[in-house]
Amino acid sequence: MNDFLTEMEYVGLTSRLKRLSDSLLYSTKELYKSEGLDIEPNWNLIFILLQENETMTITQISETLQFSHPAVVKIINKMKKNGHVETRTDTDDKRKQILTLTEKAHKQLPVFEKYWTAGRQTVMDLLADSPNFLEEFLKIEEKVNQSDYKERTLKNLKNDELSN
Amino acid sequence: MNDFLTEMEYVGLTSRLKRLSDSLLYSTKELYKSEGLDIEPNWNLIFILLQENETMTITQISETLQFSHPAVVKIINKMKKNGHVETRTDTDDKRKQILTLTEKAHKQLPVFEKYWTAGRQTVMDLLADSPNFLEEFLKIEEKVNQSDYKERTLKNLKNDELSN
DNA sequence: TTTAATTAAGTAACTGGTTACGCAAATGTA
DNA sequence: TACATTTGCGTAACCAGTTACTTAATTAAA
Repeated sequence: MNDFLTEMEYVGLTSRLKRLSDSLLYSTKELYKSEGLDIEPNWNLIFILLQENETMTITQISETLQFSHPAVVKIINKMKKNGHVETRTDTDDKRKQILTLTEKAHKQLPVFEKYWTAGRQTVMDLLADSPNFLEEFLKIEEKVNQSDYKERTLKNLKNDELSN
Repeated sequence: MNDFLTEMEYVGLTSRLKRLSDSLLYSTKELYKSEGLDIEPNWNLIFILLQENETMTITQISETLQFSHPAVVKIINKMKKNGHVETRTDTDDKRKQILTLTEKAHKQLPVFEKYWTAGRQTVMDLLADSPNFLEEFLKIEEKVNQSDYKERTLKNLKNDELSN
């Protein structure tokens, strides 16, 4: 392959993460488009959540997915426009938007699920020769959650200065 | 931690890749901003390439990094505006833009390098408990390069249909 | 030698995220 | 009970990528 970013080892990793993440994202969009499916990447997560929980709010979803709430607002707006989600204002707390799947969504679910199952299989195939990947990826996430890139790097900088 | 995407295993992985990639990206931007450095994430890669190669074109860089060429155009335009890169048109082939680091860039490099070294150390720390990560991540990249998400998923779909 | 095909790079429009900000509703407190 | 604080969510502006298209220059082919 002879990939420059790979040769850079630790220095190239963050760009490679983005490169792979983007590649999967765009490939997924293309798949749905080419198959004429009226859905987007990530919507499967919302579908799953709203099946499991019947009703949820924007904030609940954003906390569950650990996305920012504006990100969830955008996804939900698109899903509303496509008629897969409907909202009503909570009568007890009028700030809250209660989200539910529509009739149409439930009707189309079996078709979508065929694609999501095949996609899940794809990820399994991609990980087949990387038996430790999920476990080790989780460790990285946990470390970043505990202290992020900026914090760690500033600390490293300070240590470097002290040792000079 | 109890993260929904983690619980979803294979289904949540692509979103987790994006989440981590974004987290690193924004944290890096914040670091540079808070330290008053006039650089952005990824510029280190351009600096390294232009130090190694003296001169390069947009296309050469985009092929080396495996980014789209408009992405490189954008990065280079910013670096030009900041006075770190200058361009001249190739006299032999007037379509080509020859890129070089400026005087200013060379002068500031030692400062930047302090931060990049610390950042590299951060990635090493993050990977410390994940000894197989780089190797297994590479395998995934290679597989995706060989056949992308869409292709693989379509194939899985067809197999699923056959077995019914 | 003219013409067709390819290549380099710039631009436009879009994507799925982010942070920052504002407003209205609910909650806590003096 | 009045007022300050917090919460939910919507919007705006931005960010680093992408694809699709255009134009100009070069190269290949008739």
